[in-house]
Amino acid sequence: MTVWDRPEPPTRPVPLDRERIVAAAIALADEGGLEAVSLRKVAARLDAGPMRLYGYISTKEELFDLMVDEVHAEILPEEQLGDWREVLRILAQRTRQAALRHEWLADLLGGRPTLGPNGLAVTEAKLAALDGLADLDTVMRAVETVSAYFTGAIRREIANLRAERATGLSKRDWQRASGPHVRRMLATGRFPALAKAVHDGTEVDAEASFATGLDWVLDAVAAKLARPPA
Amino acid sequence: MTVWDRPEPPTRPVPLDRERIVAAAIALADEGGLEAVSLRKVAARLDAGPMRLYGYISTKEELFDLMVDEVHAEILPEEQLGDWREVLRILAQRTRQAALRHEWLADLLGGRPTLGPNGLAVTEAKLAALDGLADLDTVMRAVETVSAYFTGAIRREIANLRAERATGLSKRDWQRASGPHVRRMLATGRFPALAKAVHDGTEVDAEASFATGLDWVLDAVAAKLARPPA
DNA sequence: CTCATGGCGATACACTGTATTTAATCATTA
DNA sequence: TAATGATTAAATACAGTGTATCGCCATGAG
Repeated sequence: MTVWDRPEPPTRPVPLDRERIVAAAIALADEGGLEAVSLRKVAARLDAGPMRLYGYISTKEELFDLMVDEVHAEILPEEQLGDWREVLRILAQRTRQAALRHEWLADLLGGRPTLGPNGLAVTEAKLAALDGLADLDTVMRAVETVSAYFTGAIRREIANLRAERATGLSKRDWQRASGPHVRRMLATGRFPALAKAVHDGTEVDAEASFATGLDWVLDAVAAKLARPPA
Repeated sequence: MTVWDRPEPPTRPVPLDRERIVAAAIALADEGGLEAVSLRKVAARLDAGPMRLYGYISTKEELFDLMVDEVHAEILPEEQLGDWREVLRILAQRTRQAALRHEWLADLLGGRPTLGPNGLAVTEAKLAALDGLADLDTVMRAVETVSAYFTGAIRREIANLRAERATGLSKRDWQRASGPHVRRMLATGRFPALAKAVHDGTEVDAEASFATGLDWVLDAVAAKLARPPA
């Protein structure tokens, strides 16, 4: 028995913490989507048995919550922002950018209340930006309306992106309804307005379209802030 | 061997079709949420083996698509609607009502393009309502902005509803942050605006809040329709 | 050195979506 | 009518999942 034959000393278990677990889960999700995140795989990436994770999280859902909160740390900008409109716009756009980096975020966005420290910090930033500009009800409605918009818009954008990717169609072809199923549907003549839209539609830039819709919603909010409800 | 001992003649397999399968899946989801929908359980409800379903659907995701499209049939109203604003408002509200009847819809909404016949019919109705009121780009932006809003708003409403249900807290208590975790967070003093909002906030009616935000967004759309972009 | 304790890995269970293989039934032809 | 071929359902199988439970082993205290 030479040194080389001697078995390695039993590797002391690497100390774990939520941060490392969440980081591993996010890495997995970035690579293979949410469905690629299994407790076994997360644990394996940390050289641990699956059951070890239960010392730090109590369920897989909880892990998802932690992942979402972690991404909210990326969303919150470091530097101070300007007026309420800039705050809401930047936060919306940073959320979108985060979802483009972590597509799985689109699957989770809006799926449950974000009560982690970073999620709360983002909410705090929004509320603080509007503080005093109107009565609390109006402020809440403003924040929630803008959030609802960008949640929905981001989800749709990612959904379309995946559909294009899956069918291998370019965005232009997709909008032209080259998919056989959609083409057949349009050919029935039951959807004239849609058919016209598909036929005449020009290529749309997802980012610009997101920004435009966001501006509209912000315009609406601005109008209500100026004239709070009776 | 008497008559009673004689085994029942082998029950002819009940003919299946997508409709029955989708109906069974929806029933399961209505009772126990999306996670209660398994191909085995759907099949069992139809007195069939799991593999039989694969003659009618090719994957579970596809079943989900069919379920969403089926609900869109409920969303589309029978009677003719009025002007564009009423069309968009009613469709948004009917989507919300459908999600309250079928909470699992919130999990799927916006998750992938809705290309089934009923989903397309709903889109057609929206586009038709705005047809000719502005250039195609503006019309598309209008439809997508309103859809993004109500998708996000519905998801949040259902998410909050589930959170209340899970914690057993009334909406009021929830908003008062009776949850020990949130209470602790607010006590840190790092979220003053949020703390104030939670403290001063009055009970909100989800339906009214949805309607208000929707009206704001529709106001924004109206402004853009009046003045199409240069 | 001995013993207790607590964390960790291994094992186990019920279940999932789906591929494949086998059995049964039906239609068709001789 | 008998036999054969084609279609359809069922059974089995597989790899994987979240999570409960159990038993071991290393570390700390006495």
